[in-house]
Amino acid sequence: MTATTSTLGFAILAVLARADSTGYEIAGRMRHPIGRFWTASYSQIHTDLQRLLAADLVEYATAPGPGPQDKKVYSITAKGLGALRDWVTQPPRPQPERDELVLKTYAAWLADPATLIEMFRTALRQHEERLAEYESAWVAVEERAPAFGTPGFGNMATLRCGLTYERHRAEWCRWMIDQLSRSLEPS
Amino acid sequence: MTATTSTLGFAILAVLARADSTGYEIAGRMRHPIGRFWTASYSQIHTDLQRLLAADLVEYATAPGPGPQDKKVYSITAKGLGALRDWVTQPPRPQPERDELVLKTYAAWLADPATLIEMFRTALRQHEERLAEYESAWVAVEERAPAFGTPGFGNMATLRCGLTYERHRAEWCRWMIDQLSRSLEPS
DNA sequence: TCGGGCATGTAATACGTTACATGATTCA
DNA sequence: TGAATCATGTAACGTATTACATGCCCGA
Repeated sequence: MTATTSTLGFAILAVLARADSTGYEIAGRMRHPIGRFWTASYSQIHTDLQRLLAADLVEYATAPGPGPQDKKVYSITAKGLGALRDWVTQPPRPQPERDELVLKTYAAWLADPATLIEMFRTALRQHEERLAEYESAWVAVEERAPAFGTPGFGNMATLRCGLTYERHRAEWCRWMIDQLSRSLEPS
Repeated sequence: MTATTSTLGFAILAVLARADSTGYEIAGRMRHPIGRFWTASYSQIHTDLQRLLAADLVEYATAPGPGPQDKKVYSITAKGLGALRDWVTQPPRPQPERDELVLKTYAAWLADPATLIEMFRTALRQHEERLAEYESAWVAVEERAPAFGTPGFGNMATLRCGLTYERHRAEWCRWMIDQLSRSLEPS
């Protein structure tokens, strides 16, 4: 009868550990910046929030809000903070990887190389854009040098992951383009 | 009324484009080597195979097999091969990213650094193991230098992606361990 | 003889997305 | 006036996981 909290539940708790928020605001943070490593729609958050409420991991205060209903400002409870802390250091269980581009690559030998080059060039451009975005954010974060124990540490650490990820992706796309180009003009 | 094939459907077609297989064999390939970038259980494959059959993208020949029922050896049809070829060069639609370790990292500032170091050390070890595995496979593949137009090209290209991915992950884990260590012993 | 691999299939449940429904405020 | 943002919530659908059910053959 141990109420198991879903991963999304912990994502919500992680948001509330930083600041009290309405469901709508949580959804906003789920799009950005959390969207890079965890996604959820408002509907899903709403449902999960009810479960967290039932398990006393969050609570809310009502406030007059726009629209017909009151708005509910959620906050994390002491119990919720404890559950979140425990979860953080628990080794992540193996997740199913799903990457459409790599799956296409697996079957790429069947297709037209010139069209494939175009596809990878598009992908490369997107990764380079994101990389540039992350790199400028990195400069800003490095100056501040956020200490462990402050939310800024979480921001820096996840940004660092995004940074090396985009570098890896861009590198791979360039390699793919190079390989495919060679297959077009043999020496 | 255009029967849309799911991504898993194309994964199945990609397997059958390489060799005729039973559903059970497809499930095996879905675990390895495809499991690194696309996962599916037998149940799911079975259901999808029926849809591909209805859409004439695959066909099967019965053969006496173990167990009470005949075994069905599936193969890709000309129509299926055409659909697969078209799909390969279509730009992948943006997928939701979900990475539990990074989500934990986002909330890591709340937890105990020493325990976190342990968690990242475990992750690092796993990535290094996989990297070593991929690197030895790479040596073998580079020698053969598979040409475009052969399935070997798909193997090499996906392996290359795995290689740079594991390097990025290992690098990030080392950075995390370093950062967390600093927070333990301040100068 | 007992477990594991080969091989098929169904059913229940959980998870996630999309569409729907309501309605105030703000800004162009 | 009309779209965008803030804010709640429900319902339908589709996808994915887990458990179940059957049964042969092979090797320890």
